[in-house]
Amino acid sequence: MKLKFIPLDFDNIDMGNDCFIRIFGRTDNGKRCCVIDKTDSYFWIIPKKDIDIEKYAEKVKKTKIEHAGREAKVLDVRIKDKKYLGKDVKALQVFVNNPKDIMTIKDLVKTMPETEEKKEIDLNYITRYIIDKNVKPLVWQDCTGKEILDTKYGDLDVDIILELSEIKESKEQEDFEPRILAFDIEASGFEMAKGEVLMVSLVGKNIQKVITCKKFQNAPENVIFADNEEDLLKKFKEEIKKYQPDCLVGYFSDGFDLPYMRASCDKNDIKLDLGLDKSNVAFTRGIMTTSKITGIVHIDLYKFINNTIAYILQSETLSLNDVAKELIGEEKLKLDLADISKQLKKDDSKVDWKKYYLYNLQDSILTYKLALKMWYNLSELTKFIQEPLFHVSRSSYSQLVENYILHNLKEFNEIAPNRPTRDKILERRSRPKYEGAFVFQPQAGLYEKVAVFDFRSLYPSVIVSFNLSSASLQEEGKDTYETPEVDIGKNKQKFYFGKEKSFIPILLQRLIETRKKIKEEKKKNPSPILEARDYNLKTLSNAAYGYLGFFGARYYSLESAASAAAISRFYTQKTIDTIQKKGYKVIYADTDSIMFLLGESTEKQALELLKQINENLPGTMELELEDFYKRGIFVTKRTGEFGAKKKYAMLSKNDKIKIRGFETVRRDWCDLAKEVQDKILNMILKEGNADNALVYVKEIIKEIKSKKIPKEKLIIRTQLKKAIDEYEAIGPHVVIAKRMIDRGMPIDIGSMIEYIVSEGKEKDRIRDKAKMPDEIKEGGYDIHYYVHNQIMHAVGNIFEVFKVSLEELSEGKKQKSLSEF
DNA sequence: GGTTCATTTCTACC
DNA sequence: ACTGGTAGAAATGAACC
Repeated sequence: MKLKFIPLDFDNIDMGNDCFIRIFGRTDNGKRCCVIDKTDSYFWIIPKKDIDIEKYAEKVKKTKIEHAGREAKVLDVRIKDKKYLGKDVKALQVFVNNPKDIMTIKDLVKTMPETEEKKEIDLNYITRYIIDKNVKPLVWQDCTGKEILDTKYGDLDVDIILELSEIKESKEQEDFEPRILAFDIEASGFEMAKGEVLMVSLVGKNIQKVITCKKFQNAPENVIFADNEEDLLKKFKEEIKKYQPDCLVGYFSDGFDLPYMRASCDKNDIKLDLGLDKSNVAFTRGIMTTSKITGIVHIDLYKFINNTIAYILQSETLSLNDVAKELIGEEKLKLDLADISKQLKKDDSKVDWKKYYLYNLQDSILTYKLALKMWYNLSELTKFIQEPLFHVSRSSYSQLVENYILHNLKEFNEIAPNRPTRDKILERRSRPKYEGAFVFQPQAGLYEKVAVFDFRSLYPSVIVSFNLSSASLQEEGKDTYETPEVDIGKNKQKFYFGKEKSFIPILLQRLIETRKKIKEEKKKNPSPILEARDYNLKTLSNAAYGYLGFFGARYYSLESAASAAAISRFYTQKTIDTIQKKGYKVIYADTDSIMFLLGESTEKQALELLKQINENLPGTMELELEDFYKRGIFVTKRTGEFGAKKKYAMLSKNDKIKIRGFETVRRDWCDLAKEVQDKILNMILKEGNADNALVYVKEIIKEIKSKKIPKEKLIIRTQLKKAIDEYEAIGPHVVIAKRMIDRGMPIDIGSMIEYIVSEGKEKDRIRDKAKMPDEIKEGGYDIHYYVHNQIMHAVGNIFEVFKVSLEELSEGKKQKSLSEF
């Protein structure tokens, strides 16, 4: 029979001697299908030089061993002309029955004297399948095969099972709208198996339901009452079965919702068999748990957002509330969970269950809307990287870059390097750092008419233009690019890269060119898909440089990363020179951007200079106009007389303010200090002087001293970056975190710790005065700390630019110094 | 017992 | 441990007098 379908989830099943791939997907008429296929299992051997390769191949072919109750053996060995890191090699392709045999066979082969290296031993079988059979996730496929009606490949809850004979990409690639179901649970405690699942909400396109075992009056239709926890879990399974989602989406569900439900199922002696093959939800425990459901793609949106878009978000935390607020403009319902937790322990009839269920439902609504919002980012990324959706939604940028390379090696006839071993990683991590970007030493001051140029995708363009990668690194010679002096640790040396384009720079260049096309298309026909593609390609190309210097990378190349930085420094400084020689005053530069004063020159003249600079830049390197600004302000460092780097504010021609590095944009300062700083930066940049700003700050200081500031504005938030007992220096947030843990609150690595500095003895350390916000009354804050350590520090060196000293800020009493506060 | 300085820690910039 | 280096700054903690 013929079938057109879209692959959503992949897994492999071990049938003793054989291993099959099961592709779960949706057909073009909306049916659930499972397509069965297999592909060769193999790895590569690169033999030592000057051996009899035919003989060696024969020897490898005879390898077999009894292992785990069956025979692992080599099926076939083929001698092939391949490339490894750009160099020609004659390699042995060693075929085995079952991917799990690769590990045992390669250990046997390792001991043979002819063996130099063994490669692609750690390539996932599903990745192998996708590459070799060219079956891409989320890309419509036309296939033919035999329909299977029995349970040979598992007791599958799908409409069609097909044993594949032929498959190829469909010509028609219509848009695919997945059946997304969002879910969220509420439980009586954070500890698994101890607490109880109280309710679970489910939200999809035409469904909004809550299942709960806590009964209440006047419940609307979408509330399903369960008799107890066991019944609740069973009803949850029924709903999933009925709805048939392609994707089950949660927020932090890898680490909480699914493991919690599974623990509750275990406790009640039932299975959480959501899998289409009736399998239990399965966990892989590492640093972070992942929860997999066979055939249904479980997506933990928190992970995806954290990995791929967190850094463009303004939110101070990645909590569902903050992220939803920023991305879809909606928030969680307000509910005092600590209070409910108390009531639950005493008398749960006092709990307002009606309110609680609405809260639970809202969480799923937010998760569902976020999933829709993120869908194109996720699906386009999946199509581009070509790894399964489940995997891509959990991948870090280094993994994405690596998989992009791995899935495109075929055309270069390249064998992939292995993942670095533990020892190798240790060795790489102990290497000295190399010198990175150049940052220009600014001078504090208020500047007028500022022009900003920046290099378009500087690092990627340098990697492409100078062909940087481990495969092209070579000795000095003809047809090589010579780098400037590269500083690694205490060593300074030049490196040489061959001019014949190597595969990593080629792939990177392709990525940049694809993005260029998408940007043009986007201009003509803006759409969320193009927006997502543009974003994905931009972030991927930016991550490529970091990947080269990442200790866990298969294509690790410290020399290439260090060279990219050195070349970038060289051209940024050279460009600064050129601009200065034209008579402009350069005021600042950081990595790929240069700021200078227009002075008496016109914008047009600056643009002419830009054109002239571009004519002399090598390869694909290009300098662009970032913008012209009316004003900009730089301040001094707290220590020393120099201007602070990475700290400035600019006023654009349409009166928009861009603030970098200042406390305003840092989450570890209290709202009051941030607000005040933001306001005075606005006043100063728009008015060109500090007169009104000074009046304003004095007013605020008066308010602090009269204890009029509400405590919410004084909360300082700091994230816990490591386990509580690993801290050497016990800062305020560590003390508070300890106290919270003592009180049974769920505090862990990554938790945001909130505290207020309260009144205390003068000589007390900050950490002794730090209190949890609900531990102190309104006005119980430390006046001296908030005036001096927060407000003054946030505004002091801004006023210094106008020669207003800190003393003058103290309510007009000029003779009184600040230290007397 | 108080001052000074190095270290630890967090967060931002690009 | 899950892309890189550069930089500012607060607060602690040890060294110092």
